[in-house]
Amino acid sequence: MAEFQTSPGTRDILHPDSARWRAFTARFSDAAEAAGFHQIIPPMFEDLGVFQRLGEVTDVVTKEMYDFMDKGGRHVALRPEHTASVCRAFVQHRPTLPWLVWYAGPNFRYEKAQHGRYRQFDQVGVEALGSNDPWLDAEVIALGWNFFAGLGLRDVKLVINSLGDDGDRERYVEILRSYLSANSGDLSKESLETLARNPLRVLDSKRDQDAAIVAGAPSIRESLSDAAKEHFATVLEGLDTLGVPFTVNDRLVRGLDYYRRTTFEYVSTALDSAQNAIGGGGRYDGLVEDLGGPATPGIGFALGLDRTLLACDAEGVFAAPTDSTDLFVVDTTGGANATAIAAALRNVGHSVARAYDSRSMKSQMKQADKSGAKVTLIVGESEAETNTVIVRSMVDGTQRTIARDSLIEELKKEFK
RNA sequence: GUGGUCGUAGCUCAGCUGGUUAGAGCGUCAGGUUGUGGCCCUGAAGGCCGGGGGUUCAAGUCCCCUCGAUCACCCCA
Repeated sequence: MAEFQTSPGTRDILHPDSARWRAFTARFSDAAEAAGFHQIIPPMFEDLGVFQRLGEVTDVVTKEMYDFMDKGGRHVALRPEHTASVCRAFVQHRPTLPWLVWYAGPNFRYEKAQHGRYRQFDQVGVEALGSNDPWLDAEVIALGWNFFAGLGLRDVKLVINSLGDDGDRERYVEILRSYLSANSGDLSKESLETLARNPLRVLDSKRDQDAAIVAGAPSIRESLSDAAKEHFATVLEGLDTLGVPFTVNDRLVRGLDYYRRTTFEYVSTALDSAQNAIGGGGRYDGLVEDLGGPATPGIGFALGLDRTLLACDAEGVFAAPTDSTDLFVVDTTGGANATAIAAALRNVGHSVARAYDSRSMKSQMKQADKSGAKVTLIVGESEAETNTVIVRSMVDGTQRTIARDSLIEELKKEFK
């Protein structure tokens, strides 16, 4: 056992998984750019206050913040998500509206790790600031939906709800609080604690004991203002227009309490665990203001990279890309020839692997085979003397000897 | 943070009710005569049995603690 190992909730991503990650973010950036979003790369840590604006009763803020004092006495925190950083950046740079950004990177949450829930976890996502247009909501939601579909995922369900505007939400919380209080005798003791802290979250309880009470709870729909209702109706209409199937669930409240109006979640039905939410998002009208900026509406989503890949595993889609080495150079004369040939070929754009440490030809050939190279170039004593190279196809085993000077020209026939 | 389960070679796992030098498959490396891969054969390297303490004549096998993973709650991506 090695003396040092990765800290709890963190891990190394090695090849070929790392290649899969690269492919994943490449797919996402293509999709986001195609929809008019541009990348933002915010710092991984910020002043703790930036994240505290996410909500005083939010667990992400109160219990899970990865914060520390730096050497300058600043209280900073590793970002638990990107949205707050994006809003802070918006206030700092004041871009023209609407501001459409996408991101990809790690977030940190100090919580107990388990499969699909890590302390350092990667997300990709988009944020759109400066527009109230419900059609934008629909487009954003569809962007995530289509991305999942593009990976090959089929067992994904979109759940959507509206939390109304600020006042609506407050009013509903009170209605819910009095309902739950009236039934507190039947609630689990965990839910009683949640009730005191944040009544909305009781709706998320997964305990059997709470099921009946949660099912009978008043719906937030009756508390929505006319404006919020109309907005929500148009969002759903937009989803229909875009051909995105959805399920309205008026119990979907989500954990960050900055959400207003539209809120949604992508759930993988192929994942047989509690960590089955592979993405989520919503409107956060008000967050920019909380960070000291002008009143600015915003909507976005974040997709969990780790969890989405777990869902891909479960569905058997989006496998790691296969290795694509063009050429492998075998040299049994010491290595000088392999070094020169590999360098020359890489200079003209080939991907070239080779062996080191002067291994036997048999050993080098085995490596060539494993590298996935389509063609192996062999230089032995006689080739070195005559300034030639053997070009061997690793597919059918045919080979020919050619002049070293004509190597680059010859290979153009194999790779065009 | 709370509770349950698990922790043996790089990987996947065997090791019966505690008892001689801890095993297999895969992987790695080296060979299988005259310079060449994929199949096959042979051999080798690699494990203080997660770590610490205890019970016992004797522990990978039992007990305690600890670390880690995992499952549920919680939370959320």
